[in-house]
Formats: sequence, structure tokens, C-alpha cells
Amino acid sequence: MSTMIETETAADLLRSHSLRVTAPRVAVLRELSAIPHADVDSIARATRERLGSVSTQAIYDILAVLSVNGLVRKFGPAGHPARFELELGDNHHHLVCRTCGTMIDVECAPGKAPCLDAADDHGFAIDEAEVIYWGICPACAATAVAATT
Amino acid sequence: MSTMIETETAADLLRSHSLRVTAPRVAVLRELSAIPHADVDSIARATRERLGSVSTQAIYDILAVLSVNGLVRKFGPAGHPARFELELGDNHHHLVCRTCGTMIDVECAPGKAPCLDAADDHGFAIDEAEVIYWGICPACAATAVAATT
DNA sequence: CACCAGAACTTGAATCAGTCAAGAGAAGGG
DNA sequence: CCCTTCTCTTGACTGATTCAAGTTCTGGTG
Repeated sequence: MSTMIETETAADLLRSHSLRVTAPRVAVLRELSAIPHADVDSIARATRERLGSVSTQAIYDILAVLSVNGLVRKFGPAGHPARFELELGDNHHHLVCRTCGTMIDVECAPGKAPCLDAADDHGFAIDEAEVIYWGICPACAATAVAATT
Repeated sequence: MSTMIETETAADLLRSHSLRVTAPRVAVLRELSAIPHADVDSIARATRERLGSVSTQAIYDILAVLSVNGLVRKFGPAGHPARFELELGDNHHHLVCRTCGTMIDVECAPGKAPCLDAADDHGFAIDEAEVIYWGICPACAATAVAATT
């Protein structure tokens, strides 16, 4: 588990975006800071452990609000349920294993913030470039070799 | 409609990958060459128009096979159903409107094929870098302004 | 050219992520 | 402390995708 942010920090985050401070929202923010690439289900379970009971719908609502307000990033590799992470402004990217779905953060290639610009924006107001590196993780590669042998 | 590939071309594509040549597969390949960012439903409907009747399950199976064999790329912006396109080796990227979902191809920034390398591959065998530019398309931007007024 | 084995396709049911809608409940300004 | 409004709960529902069993067809073989 990474370092979970404090309750007060989460509350301040909400206030600074003019959002109401509620127990479920604070809990979701805290769990997001602790779980690397959380899907809705993980967040729901972790939040319930902390608060006793929270509806799944509330989790969806909360994530949608946080997302719209730029507090969290939502991303979703094709074929996998949506995942969420706190928006830290570092525009890092993700490395995903095609076989097991394992996901790892990777830095944007150092010294280049280039991925933010498309060659031609076709008139769109681009606000984010999402990069997903697809590959096979070491563990799955080993398994594949073993199966072939 | 873009230029649809010939039946014989599609069949050759399949043979060159040691895949059986069947009417549904040929039809799906042809439709993929004609429909820009086809989702399963579009492909299914177009294929049925051509062949009379094909099960949805067959479409999924075919797309899965083509995908595994590198004939098509599957990609899926979070919150949208999966989309498919013929793998042309040009590693272009996609521009997606957050509001209406419109999708447009964009070139990889000219002169740079850099997006293919992550700063640190964590031992993964990376075979593809998928880039999604998120933004608001001109049409939706106009609508938003109108609503505010 | 007919035959066979395995690969593809059909059908129908089931699962899972995510959404919709109506009402009960709390946050925060006055 | 009260009221308005936003939030959360409950329960039903849709749409995408998958599972499973059985039939059909492709491509290699004798």
C-alpha cells in the first residue's frame, strides 16, 4: 500500500474545488491515494471496509464528480474495466500486460513532454494525451515459454 | 466509405497468416477496410448486409482471431465500446472528443517515432504504444458555448 | 474426388460494467 | 436552527461481451 493521504488533506482537496465534503468522498480519495490503479470494485470494497457501507452507485457518482473536476484521471485499456488514479499533474503513462493485465506507471520519456501535441489537432481543444504501452510482462513471458516447452 | 479492399486481397491476408478463409472473415476484413473506427455493432450490421446473416458471436470470434494475429488493432477509449481497425503498420493515433465520442486519426508527430519507447520498460516486451488525445471537438465546443449563452 | 479432423459458426443463456430514476438523507449558507 | 440543494441509497435495467453445447464447413489426405 502506498502512502495514504490524510483525511484532512482529502477534505481540503474537495473544498479547494468547491465540492462538498462527505465521508464517502473523503474515503474514496484516500483509497485512491493508496491503491495504484484502482478499479471501481477495489475502491468500493476498500471504502466499505473503512465506512461500513457505501453503495456502488455512490462510488460511480463520486468518481464521476472527481473526474469532471480534474481531481482524478480515468483511463481504460480496451477490454478492461475503467481505472482511476489521483491526478498529480505528472502526466505519466501506463504499461499494460496483454496477458495478465498488470499495470505499471512509466515516466513520460524524460526531457520530452512532446506527446501532448498531436501533429494536427483537427480543431479539437486537446486537454490530455493518454499513452498506453502494450506488451508482455516478465512473469507472463516466462509462463508462455514454459508452456511451449 | 473509404476504399474497400478486394475479396481476393482479404483472402490472401488470411492465408498469409495461416488462417482459414471463410466468408465471414473475408467480409469482416473488407468492412474493416471501409469503416474508419468500427465497433462490433457496425461490423456486424455491414457484414450481414453483405452475407445475409452472421451471428454476433462470430464477429467477436473473428475480431479476436484477427487481433491476436496482428491483422487488426483493437482499441478502446474508457467508457466507449471497443473499436477495431486494420493494422497498417503506420502506428497512427487517435483523437477523441470527450463529449460526443467522435474519433479521428492523427499522424504520429512527424519525424518522431519516439512514442514507441517507454523511459523504463520494467522488463516488459513492449509491442505497441497506443496514444489517445482527449479533447473537445469543434462541434461540441460550439454547442457548449451556445448552452452557456 | 470423397472423407475426416479440427477449426468456425450458430444459438441461447449468462455475466459484468455501467447507467437511470425516485426517494431518503446530509452539507453548508443564512 | 432551518431550508435548499446536493449526495447517497435502493432497485431495476441496458448494452457489451463471454460461455457453452451443438452443427457446419475448411483444408489436408488417401
